[in-house]
Amino acid sequence: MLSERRLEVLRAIVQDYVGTEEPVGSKALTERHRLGVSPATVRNDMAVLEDEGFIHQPHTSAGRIPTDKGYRLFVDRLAGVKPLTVAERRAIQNFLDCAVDLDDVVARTVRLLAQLTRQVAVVQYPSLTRSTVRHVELLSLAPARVMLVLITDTGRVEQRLVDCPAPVGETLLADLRARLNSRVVGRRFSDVPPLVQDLPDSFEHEDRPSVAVMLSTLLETLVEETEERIMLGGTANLTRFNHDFPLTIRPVLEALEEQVVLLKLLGEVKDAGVTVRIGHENAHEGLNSTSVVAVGYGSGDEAVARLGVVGPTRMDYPGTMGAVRAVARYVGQILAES
Amino acid sequence: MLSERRLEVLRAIVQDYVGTEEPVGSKALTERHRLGVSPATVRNDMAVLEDEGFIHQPHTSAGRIPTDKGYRLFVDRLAGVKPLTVAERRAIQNFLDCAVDLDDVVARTVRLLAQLTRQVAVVQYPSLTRSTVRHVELLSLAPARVMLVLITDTGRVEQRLVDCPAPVGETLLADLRARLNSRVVGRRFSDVPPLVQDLPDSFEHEDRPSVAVMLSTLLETLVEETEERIMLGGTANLTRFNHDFPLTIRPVLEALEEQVVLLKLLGEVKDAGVTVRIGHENAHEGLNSTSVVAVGYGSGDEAVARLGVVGPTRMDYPGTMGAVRAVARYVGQILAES
DNA sequence: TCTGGCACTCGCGACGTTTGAGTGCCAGCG
DNA sequence: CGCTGGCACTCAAACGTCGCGAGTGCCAGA
Repeated sequence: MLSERRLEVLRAIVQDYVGTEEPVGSKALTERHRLGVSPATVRNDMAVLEDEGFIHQPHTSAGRIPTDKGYRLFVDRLAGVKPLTVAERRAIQNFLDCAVDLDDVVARTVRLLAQLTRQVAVVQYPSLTRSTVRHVELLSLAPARVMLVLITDTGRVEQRLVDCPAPVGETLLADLRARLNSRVVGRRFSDVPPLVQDLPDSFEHEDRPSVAVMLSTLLETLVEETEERIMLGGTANLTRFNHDFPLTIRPVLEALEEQVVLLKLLGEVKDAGVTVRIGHENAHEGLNSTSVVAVGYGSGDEAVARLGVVGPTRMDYPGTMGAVRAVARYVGQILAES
Repeated sequence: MLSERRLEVLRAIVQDYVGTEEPVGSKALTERHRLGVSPATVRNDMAVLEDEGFIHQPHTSAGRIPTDKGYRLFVDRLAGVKPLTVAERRAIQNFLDCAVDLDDVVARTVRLLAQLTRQVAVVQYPSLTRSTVRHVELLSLAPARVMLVLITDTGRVEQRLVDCPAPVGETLLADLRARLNSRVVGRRFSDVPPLVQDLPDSFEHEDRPSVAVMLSTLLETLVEETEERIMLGGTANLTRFNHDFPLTIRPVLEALEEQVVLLKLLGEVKDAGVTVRIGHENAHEGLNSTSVVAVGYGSGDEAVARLGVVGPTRMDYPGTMGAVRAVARYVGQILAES
């Protein structure tokens, strides 16, 4: 459908536009790229590209800018993923190696991504549903009050207060703790419920209500708290573009403040490879003029969470994709180690 | 120094400017406020106020706007704290009562403050230094690997991995756990170090190195992790003012991304009452055109952390102060209950 | 001490002009 | 048939001009 050269012209337009942030004309194109043809020819090609909907001119007598569809073609067929330099890789590793706990890993990852891509970074905490249980702890705080602590293999800790219908002794707690752990440690969250269903039955009649309450709190934590957490950073980078789309900043900021929106955003990420969603491909209205570059990461071969960046559709896709992919790999390594 | 009427004029200027976001002239003032004098008189008063540095005109033949000094006078002597309506109070309570854990409380508080004041909200997690220990837990993950979990009275949980020089058995762990808790539970963090210093001595010689490592990790967590956490929200509200100071948004966003800056900001808050820092009173350059309204909150009579909002110097001080104070009170209540 | 009057200032928006980058089209050439 | 140079055309942005009007400072008089 589109000749090789026309694709080349599109690539040149995208690259120039991303670099200069200004509509690019035929003359400038031939000067900055060795296309081997004259401006007139390029103009013809541009006319075709515009008919096909890949580029668009803001007004007559102005240069062309790529449309969402144009970027899509660019990302899918014209651009690779630009690997990071050795120095950058080393910087990533050094920076992430200093992290002391999960919170720290996530916080550092966000900063890193934001700095590297100069865009807004989004990092999802390792998901609970896909995690496995490392340990369940029961602590007696008061006669009828127990704190339940859940520790995941990814280092995440959730705690809940449980008010029991009757006082629970240390022996009961120790008993329950032991049985619970022997059944659920190493299991995925989703597998836990059936494994503990019959637990109350093996206890003294008088203790069963308390045990049941504790168990249901645990299940609640597993299921309900599947609610994912997300960390955001680099929002100041949005202002780099506000001379271009100043009105657009607010909806973007608003969208980014909604955990739900962010989760949906990352939820649409494919499991393998870097996912790019461009402009209107994003369901949320406020993000119609932004692109999302995201990827899953995990301690093993399977993704336990996602991370990515949000930036204007006019972004350096190869570089951004490279940075996102590289950071995800290192984070995965770090998680696997701890 | 300043006559009663001149103060009244200043108050009127501040109120009008906050309302209209436009420089206010003498005529408009006399029309909107019943000052009982003519515009000419107001002009004279304005001239004096300007000489004293309380107001300032952007350019000749424009109205006046308050200076930082003017806002300061307004806050200190002319404005009270506007209490919230009953409906607002009820909304706060309802919203906060739904919180399930500490993270949730803080997250909800941030959203609440941001919505209520329509500004950027900042909430500090209950401080560790002022907290007391509720429980210390030691979990064996591998023969020579232990997870240390620290639970505070404010519900905050910190965990650390400890690699011991030698394998540690369950008995040892149970022993240490028991002794540790009997000594430190209920103590303030700052009081803990001397209480555990001699603990290794009471263990078998071969176990002492491991015990020492675990203890030092605990102390590290107590001291080093005094590093406070902060949650931010409502940054989209910044854009409400970008037609006024568009260039100023970026430094503000940048400043808000720096945990260190935020901590300093909240660190300067007095222990009692709502603190207001106006414009250049803020040390950080990026925040020179913003005001910070903050207050301490806590479960008892003593503040364990702070919360507040950041907004343009041109803000509704009485209303903001009222909202901040009210939210702090409710959060304190919630914390005391859990 | 306050007031009304008056001349002055100056930012702002409206309007007209110019400029130039960029386009579409066409005739000619390989 | 595809590429090229030439040419007329378009139109946003930049610039200059100008009148409006809100707002001021000052002054004489009550």
